[in-house]
Amino acid sequence: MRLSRFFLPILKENPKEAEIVSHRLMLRAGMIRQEAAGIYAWLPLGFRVLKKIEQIVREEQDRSGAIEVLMPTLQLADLWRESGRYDAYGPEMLRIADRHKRELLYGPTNEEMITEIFRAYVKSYKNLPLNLYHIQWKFRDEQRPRFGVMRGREFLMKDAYSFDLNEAAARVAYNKMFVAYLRTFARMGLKAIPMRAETGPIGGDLSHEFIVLAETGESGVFINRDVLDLPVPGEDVDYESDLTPIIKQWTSVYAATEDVHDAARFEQEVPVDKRVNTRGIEVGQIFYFGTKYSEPMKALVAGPDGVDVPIHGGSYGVGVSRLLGAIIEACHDDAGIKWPEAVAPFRVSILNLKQGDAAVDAACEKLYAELTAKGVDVLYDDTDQRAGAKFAAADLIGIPWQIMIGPKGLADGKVEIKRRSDGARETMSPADAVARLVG
RNA sequence: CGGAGCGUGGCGCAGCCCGGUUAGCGCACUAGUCUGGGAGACUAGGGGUCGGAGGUUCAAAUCCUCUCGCUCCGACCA
Repeated sequence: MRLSRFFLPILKENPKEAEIVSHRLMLRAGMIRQEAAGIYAWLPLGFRVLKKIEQIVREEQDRSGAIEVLMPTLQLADLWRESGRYDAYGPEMLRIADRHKRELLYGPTNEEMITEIFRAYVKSYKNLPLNLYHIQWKFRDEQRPRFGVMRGREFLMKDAYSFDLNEAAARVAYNKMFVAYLRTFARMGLKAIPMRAETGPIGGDLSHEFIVLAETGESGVFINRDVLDLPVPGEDVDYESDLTPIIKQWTSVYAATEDVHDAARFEQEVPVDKRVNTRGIEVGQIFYFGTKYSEPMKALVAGPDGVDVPIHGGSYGVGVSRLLGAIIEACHDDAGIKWPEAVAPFRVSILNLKQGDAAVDAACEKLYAELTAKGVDVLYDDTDQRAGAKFAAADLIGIPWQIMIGPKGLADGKVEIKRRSDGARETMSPADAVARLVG
């Protein structure tokens, strides 16, 4: 992509409404545009990152055996009356009427709808286990949206729903999601720690929140430092095997949000030098809720003995749009964003340091063509700004690799590459740069 | 939902208390010149009617009323 042909409205100054760094950087880097309180338009740079994150979430859900569907954003109120949540949910739910005065709502979550779909088709234990997920926009009319996409009213969420014959089977499903989440967040360059959590309005008796440590987070957390060094299961993890050893390893080290924090246990179990009390951003939550929805909504399957029983369910959410903010909170410096490669909007940026200089232009074009031909996502800064402005913009938008091409280096046949994450620079020939940055 | 505050060119702000020339500054934008390795300089330009409605007044960005939107602190949530 040529920057001169791209749409990247960078702001030089800090927008006054943005208090926390991720919100500020997303606005300055031209990633999002606020349209209303807690409602954002995704501009090209932000949209690219959103898609990358979404894809990682999708791949790990698929790997774990979950199956993707897509449910609508609007739901019938009557469906929610079946579960009793239409009245229970309160003003956070956006209620709408259509032209026939039929009551609708913009879905804040999808337990009811997925249960309705499930019960329409599945009648036998032989079709279990089943885990269906979708990645869809949600709306929760927060009393106080803030922090940009971290606490928006409209947000993109991956929500999965598992269906099993009994509690033991449901816990197997729960464990699969637990492991999938460990992998999902690790792939994005995050350390997300599973913490025992309250179950909230969705209900149930087993739940973990996955929390990224950050000073600006909304949740207070208490952890044993050791949890930061636990190994994340690899790509080859066998989801059909018994995953309980992994779960045990992760849940036996103390980690809890302040809501469920047990000070006595914390002090008893965790040595003083390993106690950490900090804040974090919740990026995912998993629940086992048993028959909470299947009983009132009559989602029954016949067991081996021919008797109909309500299925045991769980739900598993990942805040996809929130993750943008969480990643930036974790990966930035004074100059701007430092995208982990897995979610970066582009892998490489080429900075033409003297636009209009025939030799420099030619070298840039050649490198741009070669990298593009080899499948590397490149943003080529071919604007006629001065070098300093290009450096600043490149650092701000945080593309992992910068290739700087100017008359000085080119006189020796060299270009400079800079790694955004640590600022490391190297000078090399264009051919070596290509070899270095492919793959 | 309690408390505080803000809406003035695309962005950041001044002006408002103490109404009174053509509403000002920085950035951005347009044209040009000189430049060219960390947000370059100069010259010349364009763009706002002050969130909206109503009122007071000879006169309103400025005072009053209502209204809409947004932000921050707190209690609540992927």
